[in-house]
Amino acid sequence: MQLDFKVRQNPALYLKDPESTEVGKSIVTHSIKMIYEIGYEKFTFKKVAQEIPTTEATVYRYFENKHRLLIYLIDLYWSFMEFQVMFHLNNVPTPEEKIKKIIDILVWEDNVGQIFTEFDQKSLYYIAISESSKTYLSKDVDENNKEMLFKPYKDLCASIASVFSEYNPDYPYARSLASSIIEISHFQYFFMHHLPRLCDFSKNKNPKELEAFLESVAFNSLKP
Amino acid sequence: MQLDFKVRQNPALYLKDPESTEVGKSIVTHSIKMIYEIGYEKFTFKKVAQEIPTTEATVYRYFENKHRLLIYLIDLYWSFMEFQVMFHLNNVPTPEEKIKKIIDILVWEDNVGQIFTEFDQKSLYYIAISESSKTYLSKDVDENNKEMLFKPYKDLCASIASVFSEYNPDYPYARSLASSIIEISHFQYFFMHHLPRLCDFSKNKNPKELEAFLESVAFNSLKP
DNA sequence: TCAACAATAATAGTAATACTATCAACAGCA
DNA sequence: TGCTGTTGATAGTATTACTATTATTGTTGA
Repeated sequence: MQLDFKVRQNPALYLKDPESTEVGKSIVTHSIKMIYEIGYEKFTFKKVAQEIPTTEATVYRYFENKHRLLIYLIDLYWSFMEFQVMFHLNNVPTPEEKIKKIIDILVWEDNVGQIFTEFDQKSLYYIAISESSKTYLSKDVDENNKEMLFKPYKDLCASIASVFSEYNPDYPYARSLASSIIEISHFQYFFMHHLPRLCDFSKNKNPKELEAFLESVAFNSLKP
Repeated sequence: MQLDFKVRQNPALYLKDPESTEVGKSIVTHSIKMIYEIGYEKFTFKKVAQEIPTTEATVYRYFENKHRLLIYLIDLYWSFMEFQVMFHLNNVPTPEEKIKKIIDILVWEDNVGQIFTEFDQKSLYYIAISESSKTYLSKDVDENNKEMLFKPYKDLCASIASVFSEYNPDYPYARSLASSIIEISHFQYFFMHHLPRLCDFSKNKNPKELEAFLESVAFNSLKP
């Protein structure tokens, strides 16, 4: 049996639904590939268009600008993450095991995923690490937030926070701890590979060590 | 008595030392003011030049590009933070009190600082929150890192980590915890004001609550 | 079957951005 | 006085981020 992942994205993210046509889907998959390769700053609509190939104007018909496209991709990531959390927490009996599983999902390893997606999951994971904070670290945050563009992130955060509260109902910072664990997982992974002196995992570059750190932060904070 | 803060910045950050001339100093202070107001994305050399007023080419004589200028400003921030940590930890007897003091410094409140700077400290703090991660979240990280452009951040991180190790010499993640505390302090402050559902402090927007969260994460993690 | 119409893509622009290259002024020194 | 070197001003260029217009295709009803 094959599990397919598909999300209904916020229509405010696009001008024309990229899922509705082949070109649209191409724009999404090629953008992921290209931002992964050259980074968000050097990524342009003209370059993806040439890669597909189609025209710049066609890309503009689907997405208002490259920032919206980035939010579209990152929302795809958050939704995919929440899907995975939902899927893997099924039948997990204790909140302790759930938390361990969540952390395992948050930190990428070359594990064979059972879930099929049209996009490359590893590329999207790396994009999320390097570019996700750029979606909200802009002067348009409040405006974007009103349009609910960050809902998938909030939903994932709420899901994780609810497991924290299940583990310890009296813990007062469940949501802050959830967003912190998510963000730490990203930038510690980045530090591990690029700025080793800012972390303690650069000797072995083993994601398992990062997971151990995240578990220690989570469980020590939550301990009643 | 007045305490003046001045740093010797990494010469790789500039083409001509902005501290050496009045125009140079103007570029720095006006850039801080302007990035605070309109954000890094909308900030251009032409705009600062008009504000000062001088010419675009003059700004380019001091800084290679706006990314280097941003690193210059953020390094100023990290150095200033470390200076404050050094200064305020003087004569603090226990590592526990030191950690509390560090967290107090990391989270901004409208406290009157005793240290004089040419730049506006509050603006620089807000820039650090929104823009600091953009200095390293780029495809040039490794190259920039080789040039030691992130040394001030690493130094601050090391200083904080050493206090953690003083508190508990057996704790294996001192540096990761230090960088995590720094980053958490930034984005939780940001969430508090812009994405309230991602944290637990938005009701009162009281920095003291954020400090309490940071203390709980730090001390629970470090507990022997 | 085919004209009318709408939807989509392709072409050709424009304004702003991120730089570069050249030129002019003047300051210090022999 | 004239040489030199540094600073700042002027004027450019390539790229980016978008817009407006034109061409093409596909669909529908007489």
